Amino acid sequence: MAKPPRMWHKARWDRRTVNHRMATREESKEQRRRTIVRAARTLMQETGQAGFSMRALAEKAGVSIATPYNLFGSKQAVMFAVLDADLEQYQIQLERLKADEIDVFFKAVSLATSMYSAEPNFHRAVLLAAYNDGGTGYRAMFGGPRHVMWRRLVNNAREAGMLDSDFEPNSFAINLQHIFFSCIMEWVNGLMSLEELEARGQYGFAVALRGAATPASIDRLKDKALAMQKRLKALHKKQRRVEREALTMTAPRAVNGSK
Amino acid sequence: MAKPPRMWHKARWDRRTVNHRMATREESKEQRRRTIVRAARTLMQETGQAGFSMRALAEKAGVSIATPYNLFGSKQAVMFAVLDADLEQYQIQLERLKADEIDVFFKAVSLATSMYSAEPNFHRAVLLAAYNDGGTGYRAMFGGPRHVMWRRLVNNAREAGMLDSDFEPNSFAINLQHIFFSCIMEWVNGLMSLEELEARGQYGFAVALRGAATPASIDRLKDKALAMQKRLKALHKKQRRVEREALTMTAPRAVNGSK
DNA sequence: ATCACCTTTGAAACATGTTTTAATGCCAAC
DNA sequence: GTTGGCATTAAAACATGTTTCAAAGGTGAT
Repeated sequence: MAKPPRMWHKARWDRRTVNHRMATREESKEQRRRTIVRAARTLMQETGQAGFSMRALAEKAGVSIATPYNLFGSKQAVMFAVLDADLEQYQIQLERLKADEIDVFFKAVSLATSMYSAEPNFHRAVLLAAYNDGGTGYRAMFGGPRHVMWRRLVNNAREAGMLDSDFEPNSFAINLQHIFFSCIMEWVNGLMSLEELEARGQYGFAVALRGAATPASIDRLKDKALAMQKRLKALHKKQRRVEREALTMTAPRAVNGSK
Repeated sequence: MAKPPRMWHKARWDRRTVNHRMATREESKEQRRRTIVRAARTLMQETGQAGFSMRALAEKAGVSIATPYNLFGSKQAVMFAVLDADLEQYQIQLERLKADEIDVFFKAVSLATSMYSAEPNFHRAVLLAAYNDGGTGYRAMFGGPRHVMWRRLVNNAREAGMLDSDFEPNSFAINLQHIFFSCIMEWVNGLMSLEELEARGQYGFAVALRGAATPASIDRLKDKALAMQKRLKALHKKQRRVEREALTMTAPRAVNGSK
């Protein structure tokens, strides 16, 4: 559908007349991009996915509707620019956490859910727009800096003797990303609560890690998995109770989960 | 967005005048639904996702464009009707396969990929339309008959002593679904080949199963995981070679993965 | 200062999912 | 068989992502 966007990320300065300052051409473009991303963020926060249209974004940013298309290429690309800013924050915070090579995986899940919890509607909407609409999103999810991050964590655990060194970090990291991504998508789509997202992500991680565990880590990983399993069971019991009450108290509602 | 569709699946015959034949009202509705699903399938096969519009579907099925909306509620719901027909076929074929309680997981992956391989464009398009557009799809993926199927397989393995009985089938099955679903979505979105989908799905299953393995299964699961890891490595090497050749032979292409 | 080039702009157009409306047709109960 | 109600239809309308195009504005090299 979308025409390939201009490759604005690739700095190309073949010209030899670059010595005293950056080209203001690219500079002001970058400026405008930031303006649009900032506008996109606040618009998302204010209106959520429903009220977020490219026309509204253009108006909010004070530019023509053609401009975001010139600068980003598509709505999805704008969403990714918003997400990537978040990723930096996430990684900084993750860096600061004190955790050993195994716990860091679970802390990573908790950190993500706590960030989501701070602005749930915003994150839901942005993730929905980014990943639920066209395939390019997946490349950014599994390919870019996210993959590098997870692979590093896996590698650390391996070198610390917590993971069997027969398992190589690349494939294993992708597997972890798959698990967490599906959980996030279920939350985004309203099929699980943030509590459940956290528990299910940690459960999936614990099980997968245990699949490549060494004797140094295998027991605590089973404990973690079973603890999360227990929490999930409790959450489901609670959820069923809520559903039952909702069913008896009010008129039966449509099955459709969309807002 | 979409208005809640009519709950056409719920057979409601409170009237007591039902004795000799079904109400032709519902009958012909069902008939029409089948017509539309059949038309949707062939249209998908012929044109792929690109040429598949609700207007085209209506024309192909010989009905007004309003009719699919009356009978299904949304384009996505039509796609799910197509997918559900496939699921039945899949389960029948899976049932026929001879495999022990562990191998059946890997056979299940292979069976899916081989079905996809028979009509790749069709499956890609239908999965894309079903899951990549609005949240209701996820409910069908993780909730319905698919979950029941995976849970049954997990339960079988557990009762056969292949999986630690501390792990309960429900959570574990969902975890497997998450892994496979992400892999499928990556294939659907053109980020991995069918070969890689098969290998990565089996890798993810092997690792997860090993996370809950008993001594009876733990060694073969590691072997399986490492075999898949090796295959993935080989696939990536091949892929990098292909990419390098494509890069040197042709003009540099846009990064954008979309059609 | 001037000119070539790039970018933004505004408006319109396009494609497509979805909804609405009035009219017509058909089924089932009386 | 008549009639009331539900379903289908055609057509138009709506919302929104995306593209196009000509005009206008700004920038950098000369």
